Amino acid sequence: MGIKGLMKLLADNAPNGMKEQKFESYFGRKIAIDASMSIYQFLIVVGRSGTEMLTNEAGETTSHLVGMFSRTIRLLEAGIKPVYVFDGKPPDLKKQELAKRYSRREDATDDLAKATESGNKEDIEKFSKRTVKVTSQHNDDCKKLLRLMGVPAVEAPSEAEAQCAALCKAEKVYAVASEDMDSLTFGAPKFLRHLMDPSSKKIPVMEFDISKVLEGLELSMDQFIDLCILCGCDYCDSIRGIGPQTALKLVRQHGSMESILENINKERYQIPDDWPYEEARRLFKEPLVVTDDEQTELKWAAPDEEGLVNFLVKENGFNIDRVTKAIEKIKTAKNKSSQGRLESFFKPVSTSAPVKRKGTKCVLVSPSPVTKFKTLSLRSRPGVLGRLIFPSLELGSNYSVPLSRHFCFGI
DNA sequence: ACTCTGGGTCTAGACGTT
DNA sequence: TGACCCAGAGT
DNA sequence: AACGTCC
Repeated sequence: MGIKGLMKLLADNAPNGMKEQKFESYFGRKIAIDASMSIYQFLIVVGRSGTEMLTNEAGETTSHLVGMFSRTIRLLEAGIKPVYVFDGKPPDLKKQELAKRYSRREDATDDLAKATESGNKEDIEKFSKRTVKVTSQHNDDCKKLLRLMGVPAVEAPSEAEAQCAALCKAEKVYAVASEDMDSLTFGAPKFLRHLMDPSSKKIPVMEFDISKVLEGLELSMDQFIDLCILCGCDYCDSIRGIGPQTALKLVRQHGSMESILENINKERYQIPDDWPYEEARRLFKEPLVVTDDEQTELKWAAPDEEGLVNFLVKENGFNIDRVTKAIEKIKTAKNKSSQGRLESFFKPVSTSAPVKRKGTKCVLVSPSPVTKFKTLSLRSRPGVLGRLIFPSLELGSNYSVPLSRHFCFGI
């Protein structure tokens, strides 16, 4: 998935379109997340050793539930309101790519069999991860878990990333969190990378702003899509000999794919036969997504405590103490953040810049750097107060700020 | 010198205890 | 799967 | 930081 070399291209050519942010600065934000991608990661890594995974009594895998449960709680505790978006039917153009993945999994399955035969532990470890596939069972399990947790899930008619971007465009969420750069190609106004990386280790959250990215590249959105197709996407081959640099140069020089195709040296650059760039372009520009309010209404409800105990403890062998504690965490987090963002809490703590607000929209052309916070103990530690404490709360049970982009942070 | 390619590598969650 | 490094080749 | 556990 993704666009080949786009990350580096943007870092080099549109650095102003991206900025480092603190995990904590997303308090009160609604964030769209590709569920299948998350599940895939969990299956690869959670509780795996060799081919062994976490399972319930029936022997069914529960790694995805463990992963999704703890991650979602972590997000809620940080005041983030996650929306998980599930994949629908992939577009036909993606069939080729999917076939490639399938055959790679087949190869890995063979390799795994060999490794098992010879008892090579490292190889078993390595190859078993490559055989991981997200099934509809996994998806259904997670949808059920989310419903019980009171966290919304959206069913994408096709690509989840496209649906995430659509939610963001419609201002139903503040941003899309993904590791997959084609979120930007789908036009997500704001895109977060490394949101889930534990702040423990290095990498900060990287926030991309598509309008600034385009500004930096000096391209229109349509041109950006053509650039991505040239770099290499899931929907069609790229042209041999054209990488990110050349792609950017060509798009800037000629302005559109049609013009590029008319003007480049066809001897040097072999255009594949039946190259469906127009359809690829359409899939990025007008992907199949749901937009009506009925299906995309996002509600964060109270957890179904009994349901969670039944599902996780009774059916899937979770430790009951862990589950009850987790439920308390959800409820606490919900109370703390139910008022939405308290902007006063997030404004820079120090000097200058009086925060402008009021007025229906305050367009933050340069989103005033949210630098310092009054407190930041989001990680609960063992003996010490494992609670979030927000001093500013005292000034305002009736100071409630509707959670949305109306107030600030518009584009 | 710059760029693309292909081959190889390594890695991928979250939490608590020590 | 991606991200990174490297060697090699083409421009 | 390294390690073991989660189910």
